[in-house]
Amino acid sequence: MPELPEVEIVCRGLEAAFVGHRLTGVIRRFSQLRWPIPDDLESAIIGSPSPGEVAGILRSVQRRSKYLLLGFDTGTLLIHLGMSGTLRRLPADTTPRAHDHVDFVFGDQVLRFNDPRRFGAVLWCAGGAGAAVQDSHALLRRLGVEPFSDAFTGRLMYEATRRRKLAIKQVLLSGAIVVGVGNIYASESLFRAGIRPTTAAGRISRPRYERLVVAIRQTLTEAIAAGGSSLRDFVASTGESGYFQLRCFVYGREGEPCRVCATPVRAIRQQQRATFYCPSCQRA
DNA sequence: ATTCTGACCTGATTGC
DNA sequence: TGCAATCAGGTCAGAA
Repeated sequence: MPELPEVEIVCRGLEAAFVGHRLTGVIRRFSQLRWPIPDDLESAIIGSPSPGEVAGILRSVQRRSKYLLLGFDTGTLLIHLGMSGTLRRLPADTTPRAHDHVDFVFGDQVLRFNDPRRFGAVLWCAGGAGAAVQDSHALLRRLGVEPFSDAFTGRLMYEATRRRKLAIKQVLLSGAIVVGVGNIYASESLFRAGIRPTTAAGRISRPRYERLVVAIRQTLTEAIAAGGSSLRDFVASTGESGYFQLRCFVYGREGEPCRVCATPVRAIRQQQRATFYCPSCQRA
């Protein structure tokens, strides 16, 4: 399952493979994901073209947080991969396998959504293209800033967390201030910034937030460069396995020596999620 | 308003 | 070997 770097890689893959291509059909095999996949998605996307008009061209692919936004003339297809979702590009006659819930057919190619755990989502947002969706859709409206945007600054983190008692790790995961920092990269970023994950967000100084912002951007950038993935079953939209494990400083390394100071890495749980840190490098 | 808990699911791994 | 418990990269809805 994908964190932001994986979704970013998928986004780029989709753009390269499908933008400018014409969607010719939608095959929905199973609709019970986090929310039901809408009925008649196919006619919603293709619309009712006048004779001779070419309809269903994919115009754009964007990412907002971990949502993929596929722009058509008629509206925006919103895809979230949840914990276990994958998108693959396959020849249209490829026999579907378990958990292949929906196909987006583009002529002789198909974009196939597979999601065993079904935490993912496929939704349709009619009308307003591009930016309008981001302001109007309930799922996107209240998201924090993008980590690579100019709006993501130490000052923002500092001001948004005054009087907050929640642990910084949980603030990062919540996505209310900045999006796209998932469970692995939250631990990794906090390590790089030398901040203990349990520290109350409101007690962290502005200079330390400046460091954290740099650390988050570095961590995500490196993960994207590494091919984006840390997950076992991630498959890029081109079809080849995107499996690539970014070398983690702390995540998944309980008891192993810190790569900086050799102190054993510690594992704890915060709101039922695993957190890893170095008790020596991250003292507060 | 903020924080916490439960819920949604399958599949891989761990432990008895 | 078999079976149950635990855990997994997300995030929403509703309760405290």
